[in-house]
Amino acid sequence: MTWREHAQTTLRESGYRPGGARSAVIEVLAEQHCCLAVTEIHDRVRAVRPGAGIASVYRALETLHELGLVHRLELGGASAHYEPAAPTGDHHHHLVCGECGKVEAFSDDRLESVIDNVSEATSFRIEDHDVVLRGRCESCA
Amino acid sequence: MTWREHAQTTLRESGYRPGGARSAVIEVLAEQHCCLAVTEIHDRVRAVRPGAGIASVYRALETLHELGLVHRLELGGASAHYEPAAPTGDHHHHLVCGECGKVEAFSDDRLESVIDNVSEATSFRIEDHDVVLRGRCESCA
DNA sequence: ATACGTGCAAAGTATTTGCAAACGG
DNA sequence: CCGTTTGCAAATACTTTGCACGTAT
Repeated sequence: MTWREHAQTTLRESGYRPGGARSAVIEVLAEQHCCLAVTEIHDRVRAVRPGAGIASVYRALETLHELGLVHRLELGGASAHYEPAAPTGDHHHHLVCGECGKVEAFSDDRLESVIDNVSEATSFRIEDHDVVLRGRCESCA
Repeated sequence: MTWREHAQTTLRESGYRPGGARSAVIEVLAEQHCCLAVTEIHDRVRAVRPGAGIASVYRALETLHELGLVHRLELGGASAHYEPAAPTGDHHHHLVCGECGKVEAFSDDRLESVIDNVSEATSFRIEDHDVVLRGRCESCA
């Protein structure tokens, strides 16, 4: 099952009705393997649905986040970033260039296993985690 | 050498002049082992220097960040958080409660060593990193 | 018919910027 | 004196909210 289908199914089962703006947000995210800023999502949504408002994009993302269908990333730039939260193991983290803002994905099994260990050792009940590596990308270095 | 002294020295050597607002920001951060939101810093600064403006706090933090004297944290709440960047090895990361917003520090040597490995394997020149574990704290769980 | 979803505009926050006055060297 | 720092207020940028209207059930 694709993420798009998984998202639509989960929404329906949670009592949400299909709506044009939210579906467009899902389409945009489904085609994206890594994260997008809210304004980028809005731009792409409008390419398909010209009148779509930014508020609907924010509301759709909030709903998807509450259902655990997207990850919200605070990368330090002006606006938040979102990406699909794959039910299947497509878990990854991010490299961010402090100069040009470029974002790249990476993943590492040892990193995940250490984080799982650490998570269990805390007094918190950990549900999620983010790792952000900051520096200069190849072109900016 | 304390962080406060280190910060003041670095500022002087970089050509900055001592000023009341920035010094107050340094004092506030120096007494703090973990991170503070900008508004919290502003409140504490005003306790010492009643007329201090929020803009001066933002400008001081920006300067300190450029010089690498503070870490800036995007924890997902409304405003950014800052903490002193210890020259001595007081490196740590954060647990954040999604319900009450509580922030707690933790550190783990294996985590650092895995991150160092990963950092070297990328095409970026990595200078810094953040790890944020999200979940519920003991009282909220 | 009823309730949810959407678009627009307005409101709310966080952060940055312009400028004149205060301050330190 | 002269350039930096500061406080205030205005400007920006991002995000949320209120409301009337469209749409699905």
